[in-house]
Amino acid sequence: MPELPEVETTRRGIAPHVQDHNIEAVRVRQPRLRWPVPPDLADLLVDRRVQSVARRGKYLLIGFEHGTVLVHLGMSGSLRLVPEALPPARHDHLDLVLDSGLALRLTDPRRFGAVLWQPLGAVHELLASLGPEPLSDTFDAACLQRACKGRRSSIKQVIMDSKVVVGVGNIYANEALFAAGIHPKRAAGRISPQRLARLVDEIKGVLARAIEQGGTTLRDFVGGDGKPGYFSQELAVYGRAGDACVRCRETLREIRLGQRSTVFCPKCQT
DNA sequence: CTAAGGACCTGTCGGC
DNA sequence: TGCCGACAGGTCCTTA
Repeated sequence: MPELPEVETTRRGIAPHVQDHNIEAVRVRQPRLRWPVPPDLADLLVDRRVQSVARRGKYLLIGFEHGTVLVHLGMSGSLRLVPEALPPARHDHLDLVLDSGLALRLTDPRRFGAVLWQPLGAVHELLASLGPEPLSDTFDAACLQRACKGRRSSIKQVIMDSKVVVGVGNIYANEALFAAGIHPKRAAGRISPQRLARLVDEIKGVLARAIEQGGTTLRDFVGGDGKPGYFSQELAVYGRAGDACVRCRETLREIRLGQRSTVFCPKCQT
């Protein structure tokens, strides 16, 4: 998926076209996403006005007066604004038709994404136990130190755990660990507080820079306005196994951690 | 509680 | 050219 920067880029792209607009129709072509699309979604949304477009972790939150639509893009999802009458392609599963003649269209080949409804006053279970936002002040050195204390699993798996901090996916976990000089496999509980503090800074830095550049384009990702991101040009390790380390020219190595591809510099990361 | 592995689904790529 | 396995941005759920 889209990692957090991609989701934020999407949010910024779609917000001006969606906020303060009325939903005229909801067209669900494929309700079988990761969880079924609520069958009554049209009843809930038609003739209602979008009040806000926010984000929590990798969830997009489309706010109405009586509740919130949660959209997760899974591994391969994207949202775009299209002319309402544009014929849907194979994996275009859902449209929110707006009063402007545009439709917010969800495309998701792998269908790991989700569209859910959260009534006003309720907190959806999926959001209930999420950790802090990585770019907020709540996510600081003390916070990561607490999360790592006593944990034997690798630091990479800990920072990718959404209960610890949200929005750090595989690409940015690799990049942040490289930037911080920490070996991805190192046991989280055996890293000094100073190095964890550094890691917090690097996570924030990598994510902030990626958002500035509109995310990382891999394969089919496009932001809400259809423009690709450019952060892929800045990736130091992800997708570069076998290449030379940008810092010391050592050959970058690839291993598997939790079934995810993990690339690091054996010399710079310890 | 933690940790590890499977599950969901489709598309693409490399190797034979 | 065609087929087959491995792998891809996520993360919940089950099992140990």
